[in-house]
Amino acid sequence: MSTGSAGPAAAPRPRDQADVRRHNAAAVMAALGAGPRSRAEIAAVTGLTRATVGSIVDELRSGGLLTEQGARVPRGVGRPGIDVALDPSGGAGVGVEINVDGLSAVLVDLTGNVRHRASRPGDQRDRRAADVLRAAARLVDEAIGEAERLGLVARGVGVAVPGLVDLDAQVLRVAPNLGWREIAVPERMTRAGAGAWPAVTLDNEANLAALGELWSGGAGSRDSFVLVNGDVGVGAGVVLDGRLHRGSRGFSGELGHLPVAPEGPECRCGARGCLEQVAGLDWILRTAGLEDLVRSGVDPMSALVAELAAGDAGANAGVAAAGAALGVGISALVNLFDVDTVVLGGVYATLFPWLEQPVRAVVDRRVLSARWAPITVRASTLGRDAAVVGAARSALRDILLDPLGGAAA
Amino acid sequence: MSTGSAGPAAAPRPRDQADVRRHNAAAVMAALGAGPRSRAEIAAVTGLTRATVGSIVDELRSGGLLTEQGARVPRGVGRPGIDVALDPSGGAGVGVEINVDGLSAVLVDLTGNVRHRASRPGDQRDRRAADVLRAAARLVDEAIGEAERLGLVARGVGVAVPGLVDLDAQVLRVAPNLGWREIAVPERMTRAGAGAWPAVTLDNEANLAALGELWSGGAGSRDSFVLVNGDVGVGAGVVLDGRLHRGSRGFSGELGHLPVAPEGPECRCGARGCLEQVAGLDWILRTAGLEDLVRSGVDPMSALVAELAAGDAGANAGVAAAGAALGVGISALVNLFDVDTVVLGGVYATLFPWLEQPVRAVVDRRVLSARWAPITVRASTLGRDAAVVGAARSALRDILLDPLGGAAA
DNA sequence: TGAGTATGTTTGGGCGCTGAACGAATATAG
DNA sequence: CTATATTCGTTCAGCGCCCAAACATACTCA
Repeated sequence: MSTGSAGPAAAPRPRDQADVRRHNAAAVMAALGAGPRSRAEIAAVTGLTRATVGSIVDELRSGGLLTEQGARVPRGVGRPGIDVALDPSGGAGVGVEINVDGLSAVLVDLTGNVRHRASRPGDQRDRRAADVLRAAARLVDEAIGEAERLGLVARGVGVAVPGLVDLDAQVLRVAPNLGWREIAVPERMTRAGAGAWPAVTLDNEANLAALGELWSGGAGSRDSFVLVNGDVGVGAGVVLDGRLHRGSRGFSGELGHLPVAPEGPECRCGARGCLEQVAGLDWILRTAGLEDLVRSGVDPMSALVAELAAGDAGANAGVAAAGAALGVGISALVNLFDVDTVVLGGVYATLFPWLEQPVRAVVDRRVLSARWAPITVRASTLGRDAAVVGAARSALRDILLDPLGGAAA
Repeated sequence: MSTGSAGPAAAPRPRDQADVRRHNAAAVMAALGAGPRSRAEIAAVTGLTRATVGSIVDELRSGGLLTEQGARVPRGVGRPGIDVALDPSGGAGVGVEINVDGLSAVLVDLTGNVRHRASRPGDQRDRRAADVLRAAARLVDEAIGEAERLGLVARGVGVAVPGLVDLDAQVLRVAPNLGWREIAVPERMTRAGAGAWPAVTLDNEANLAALGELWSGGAGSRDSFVLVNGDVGVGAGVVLDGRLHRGSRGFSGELGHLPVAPEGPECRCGARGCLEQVAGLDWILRTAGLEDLVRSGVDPMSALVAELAAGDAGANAGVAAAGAALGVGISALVNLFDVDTVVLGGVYATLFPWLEQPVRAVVDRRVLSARWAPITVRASTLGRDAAVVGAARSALRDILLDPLGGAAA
C-alpha cells in the first residue's frame, strides 16, 4: 500500500481530555464563524454548558483569538449578553495563486475579510519557473508588509497551483499547463522571500477553491458539493460532508480528461475528446477569435465578456458548446458522487450567465436522480478569487481547528 | 438544503469524557479485529497506556464482548501476556439479501466468522413483494433460531436490496430491477417474522458489499476503494479513507446508467447506451444464449461459467464486450474518486477470470494517473456473498463502534 | 537460586465537563 | 418607584477519564 504516513501500524492517536478541550474550542470558533454571539448563544449552538463556554472563551480571549464586543442592545427580558467575536487582529493568512494567466495574492484575517489584494496579470507559460516564483514571493512580501501595517500577524502562507501536488513532500509534481515538473514551490519561494515568513503550504487550486467556497458559502459543515474550476485546465474540488476529499494520491477530481467527445481533438494526455480540450479556456478563446490577446498581456476575459454581451455569434456558440461539454462532465460527477450542488468557479464563474442554460440542459437529461431531487448549479460566490482566498484561509485553518495549540505557539 | 437531520442549527454534539472512553474502547475493539493480543500489545498498537487498556478490557469483558484466552506460550524473556480476543458469543448479526435472482441469509459472529448460511435461488421478478418479504423473513427466523442453538444472541438484522434506499425513513424508494417502489422493508419483514427480532436496518446492496469487503479485506481503516457490484443492475459502493460514502441523497455510485455506448440500446431510464444495458447480467446471459435459464430456477451462472470454460465463442465474446464497457465505467470512477483499487463483486467476481483482461486494457488506456501509480483491479474476496456478509456485519458495527453502549443495552 | 525483563494492576494527580447555586443586569407589573 | 421574573455570566463541588509511576507477578537466563 502507499499510505505514505509514518507509524508501524498506522496507529490512530488515542484520545484524552486535551482532545476534548481542543474539539470544543474548535466548536466555539466554528460557532463564531457566522458572526458574533453571546456566551449563552454559543452554549445553545454547540450544546456545551455555559460554564464550559465561559472557560473556553476566557482562554481564547487571552490567546488573542477572540474579543468581547460592547454589550449588545437588549432584545427582551433578562440580562443582555455580551457579544464575543473572532478577533480580526488575531491572525491573518496570506494566499498566493500561481496560474497560467497571472499571479495574485490576498491577505485574509481571522474573520474571513480580505484586507489586501494584489495581482500581476500576464501569461506565465513563457517565463522561467524561477522568475515566476520570485515574482510570487514579492507578492507575498508585500502582503506580509501590509499585514504588519494593519497590526496583523501573518500566521501562514498558502500557495495554489494548477497541478498535481504531493502534500506530504510539499512538491509540485507536475503542472502540465505551466510546463512545470518536480518543483518544491514552498521551499523555493521561502528562499526567494525577503523577510522571515511563516509556514508555507502548497495545494492544488481546485482543492483550495473548493475550501474557499465552503468557508465563505456560509453553509454548514455537512455540505457536499463539487466545485468545477475552469481555467486553461479543468479541475474539480470535491467536498463531501464538509470535508475536502483529496483522493488516495491527490488525483481526485481529475475532470479535465474525462472523455466527452469521442471524435474530438487529440489531447496532450494522449486520449481523444478530453473535456479540457473542448471546454477549457484556450478552446473558448480560440473559438471566439481571441487567442492572440493572451500573450499580449491584456486580460482576455474582459474582451470575451464584451463580445458575449455584444451578441457576437462565434463567441456565443463557443461558450454554449463548452457548456454542453461541461454538462456531460458534471453529469458524471453528480451521478457518481451524488452531490446536490455544483459550483462553477474560475473563468466559469465569470461566464456563468452564458454557461448556465447549456449546462443545465445537459445535466437535466443525463443525471438520473435529477427527477427526484433537483441539482443546483450556481456560480462561485468568490468568483475567480476562490482559489487565492481558499489558499489564504487554509493557512488559517490550523488556528480554527486547533485554536489552543495555535494560540500557544 | 436537504440535510434532513434534526436540530435547529445542525449542532455537532459536544464532546466529554464519555466520548473519550467510547472512542478508546472502539480502538481496543478495532485492535482486536486482526486477532487476539495481550493487553500490552493493545496498548502499543493503540497508543494508550497499559493502565487504560486494562480498565477498558475489564469493562468490555464484563460486558461479554471480550474473552481472555489461556496464557500464551512465552515468546521470550519476561512475564508472558494473556491474550484477549473478541468473544465469538458476544453477539451475532444476521444478514439478508433480497436480489433479483434469489434470496440469501447468513449469520456472522463478532469475530467475523460466518456461522450459518442459507439461500433460496430463483427469479424474484415475477413474485409479489409480500411473498418475497415473507420468504426473506423465514430465512431470518431460521438464522435467529440457529443463533440460539449456537449460544449466540442476534444483535441486529441487516437487509441488502438492489435499489435506492432512504436511510432515515428506512424505506426502499425504488428498485427498478425488482419492480418495487416505496416499500418499508424492515417494518414489513419484522411483522412477517415469527419471534421477537432485534433492530432491522435496510441498505443498498452495493454499499453493504463495499462494507463487507472493507471489513474482511483485513486492510486498514485508511483504505479507499470502489466495489463495483455486478448483477442485473450495476452499482458501486464507494469507500473513501475507510468510510463508506453514501452521497447526499443515497444515490452515490450510480454507475449503471453511465453512458458508455453512445449508439447502444435504449435503457429503462430513457437514456442510450447505459453501462447496465451492455454489461449487466441480463445482457451477458442473452449474449451467451442462456436467458431462458433464469426463469427456470436453475442458477444460470454455473451454466455460463461452464460455457466460458468450454471456450464457447458467443459467451466469451459477450463477456469480453461487457468487460470493455465495464472498463469505461471504472475509468470514470477512478479518474474522479482517485481510488487506487477497484474490487469487482457480485457476478463480476465469478466472471473475473474472463473479465480481467478486457477491463484492464481499457483502464490502462483511459485512466490518466495509471502511468504514475498503478490501479489494482481484483475480484472480491467474498465473491457473491459480499452484500449479505456486509449486511450481517453492518448489524454488528454499532457494537464495534460503541462497545460500551452496545454492551449496556 | 538470584538477577533481569516484560506484563498486569494499583494509586495519586491533573484535567475538563456537568449541574446547581449565586450575583448581575434588564424588562415588566403594580 | 419598587418588586418580581428572566436571562446572562461566573463560581464551586463532584465525577469520570487518562496518565505516570510504583508495585506485584511470572517467566527466562545464568
